Amino acid sequence: MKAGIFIVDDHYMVIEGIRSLLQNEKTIDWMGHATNAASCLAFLKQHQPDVILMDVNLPDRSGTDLCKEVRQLYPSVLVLGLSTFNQQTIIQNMMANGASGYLLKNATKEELLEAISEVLKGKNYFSFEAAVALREPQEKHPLITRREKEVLQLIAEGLTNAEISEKLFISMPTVNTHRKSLLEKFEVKNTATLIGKAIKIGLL
Amino acid sequence: MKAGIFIVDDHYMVIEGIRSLLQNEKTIDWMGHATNAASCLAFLKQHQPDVILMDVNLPDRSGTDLCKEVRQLYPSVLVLGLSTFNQQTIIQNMMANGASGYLLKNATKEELLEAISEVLKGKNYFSFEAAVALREPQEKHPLITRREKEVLQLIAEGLTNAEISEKLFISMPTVNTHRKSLLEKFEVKNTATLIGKAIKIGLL
DNA sequence: GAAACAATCATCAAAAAAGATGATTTTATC
DNA sequence: GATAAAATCATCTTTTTTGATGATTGTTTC
Repeated sequence: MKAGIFIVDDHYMVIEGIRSLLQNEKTIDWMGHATNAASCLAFLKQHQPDVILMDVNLPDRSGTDLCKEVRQLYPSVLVLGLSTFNQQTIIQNMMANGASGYLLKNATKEELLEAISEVLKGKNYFSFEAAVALREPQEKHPLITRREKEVLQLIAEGLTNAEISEKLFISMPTVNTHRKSLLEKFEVKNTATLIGKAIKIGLL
Repeated sequence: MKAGIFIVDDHYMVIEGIRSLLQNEKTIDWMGHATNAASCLAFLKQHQPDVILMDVNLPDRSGTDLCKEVRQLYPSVLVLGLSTFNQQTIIQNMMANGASGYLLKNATKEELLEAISEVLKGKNYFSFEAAVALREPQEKHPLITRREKEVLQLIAEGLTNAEISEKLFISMPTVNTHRKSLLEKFEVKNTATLIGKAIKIGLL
């Protein structure tokens, strides 16, 4: 029984690399590739591979989004995240969206085959580096609310509390409250570090 | 006359992809690969390829650095930058360090072959997207002084003017002057956007 | 050696942000 | 339907930043 493999990645060289690595494997049935989320979804309407190798950075939408949708529409299709970077937040998002594991693009053929085989057994698989990243104490993502995020974005755009209050149709004291809870949640003491941290975390 | 090609990239899948793309080309002599700068330099002591495909993100040092060194030590060896991103600053750095062109990793086989052939003719070659990025008006780097940069960094760390003045052994009004000239040079009107822009430009 | 710039300081005023406390009304969540 | 959390507003004070103007002392650069 061969495992049907499909790959979504916007880098032709990576697709070609994986195809080349897997082409003579008897256990692998190469089903094709897509270079964006849309054509991946189009393909899935016709065929269901066993495992999709999915780049987390796609041109038309994020890999995490696509992962979520694929898993909802086709629960039998497993997803292996694929990326250049091992950022724990991205990995966590992928896992939260139903991925079965995470591979870095410097993976060897052996690693690739092992990942596929583990995943097919229902297990999770992580590249060594990805596993390390997951173990690292995570830069805590302050849990901010929808409104706080709006305010944060406007602060980053350089608006003052007065301007923000106008834009969001709320009073200035309210803006101030949000602003202060942002400072608190980010554990910073002024706007400068707030913006810095927000950017670092990827919220801006 | 075959063209000797060598590749430096820390992603095994990309190496394999390029190898697979080029392996049946009669004009190409695949000389091997390295996954980091050190082993690339070690290889060059023994053999000189005609063209090196060089990833700009290497684990041990930056591709731009390596490019510079290779071009100085072996002027006959041409370098083609290779990357996932088309950031014009990186492209410009590579070119300034003697690269002959810049390819994105979503390049097709045809593009790859054309790039190699153009470069061997002594021309420069850029991926379409890279060329577009180069044409874009570059975000102007405000020219800030040594002192201003110090102040900027301390602001980003969250220090107030009073704290900065203490740390740099200057008076508060002076810190203020620097701060204001920073706002002016960055063409922003408050700290929030100052930090944002500084990070975006890569100054922080 | 003149001109341009960097770095320093001063003073005064206005605007904005940050800190402290408390309270009401929606909206989720169990 | 109770509880918790989010979003809203209020008042008041202190600290910090931003703005406006001007001036002195070095250091480069032409």
